[in-house]
Amino acid sequence: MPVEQPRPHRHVLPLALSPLPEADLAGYFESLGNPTRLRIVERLAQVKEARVSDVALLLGISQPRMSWHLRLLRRARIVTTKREGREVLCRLDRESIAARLANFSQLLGGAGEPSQESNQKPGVDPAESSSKPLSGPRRERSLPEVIS
Amino acid sequence: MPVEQPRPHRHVLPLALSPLPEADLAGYFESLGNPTRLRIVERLAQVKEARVSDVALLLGISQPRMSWHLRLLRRARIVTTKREGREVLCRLDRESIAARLANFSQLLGGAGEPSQESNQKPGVDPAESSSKPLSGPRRERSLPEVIS
DNA sequence: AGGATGCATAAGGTAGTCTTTATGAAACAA
DNA sequence: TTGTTTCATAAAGACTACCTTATGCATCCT
Repeated sequence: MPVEQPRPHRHVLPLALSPLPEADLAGYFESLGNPTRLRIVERLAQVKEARVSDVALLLGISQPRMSWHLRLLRRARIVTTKREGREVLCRLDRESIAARLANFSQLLGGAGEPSQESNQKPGVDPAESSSKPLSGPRRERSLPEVIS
Repeated sequence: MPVEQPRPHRHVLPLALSPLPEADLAGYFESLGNPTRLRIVERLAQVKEARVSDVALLLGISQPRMSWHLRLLRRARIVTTKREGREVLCRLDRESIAARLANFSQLLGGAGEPSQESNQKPGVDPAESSSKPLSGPRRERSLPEVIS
């Protein structure tokens, strides 16, 4: 019987920012899974670089709120920031974004359409996998080329 | 001063399942932004089709918990389910997934890296890069081809 | 120096996610 | 029919994401 794990409610780190490990795809998607943050990303995709307060003003959000979301986006390596005097400029980390999407692509590339290969019987597969429960080694799939 | 909107806490629909509009990229990413759900997706990517209880057993999660996450994945059009007698088989909706990722790719394709090469095929008229700061005219970008 | 600007952080509250236990409902088997 | 299997749903609780207001802390300007 499965042990179900103690009680790892969601995941730790409420807002303590450790750079978010490379393999944390869920954390990456979680960061993108918020309308406000997605609008920030959308804006940064248009202008390449922008001041924090400019984005906040444009999107009509308060400054602490902007700072909050920017913090999460930074932790997920979706945006990078750079101080410029008393201002802070932020831009998309397109390289990291592409890398994560490539990871996701690799995850999806399991056995989507196995042609006509009759796989295991419906009687479940006890130790079928030799598997890589997560963060699989390497499968060399086609990269997405999502960014221009 | 910006009005900041009343108080739309997060977004409506706690778990009432309406198929989640096509344009809701944030909802899509939010569905992927959970370790348990991502493991379900990973598993379904490997086997193409699987019984609900089999996936739950394999991942070591309780049956109601599996049902909960499956509900969200279904709402986000990430998996589809099909009754087979008293069992329920689920599989990835790879088409929908690709479509969402294409949307995201398009969102990213704003004006990030002007790309020094500027390879314009002869016969194509430029006059295209008039930097539209907001809600730009969605230019067609290359689709990701993330799934095999 | 004093003040203004730009951003980060603290404190507090509300509402939502995610979990387990318990129950309901439908398809099979006897 | 009764019982078993398979999944969905309800109820309740723990915990956190997210927002606003208020404050702190540099950095510029005069």
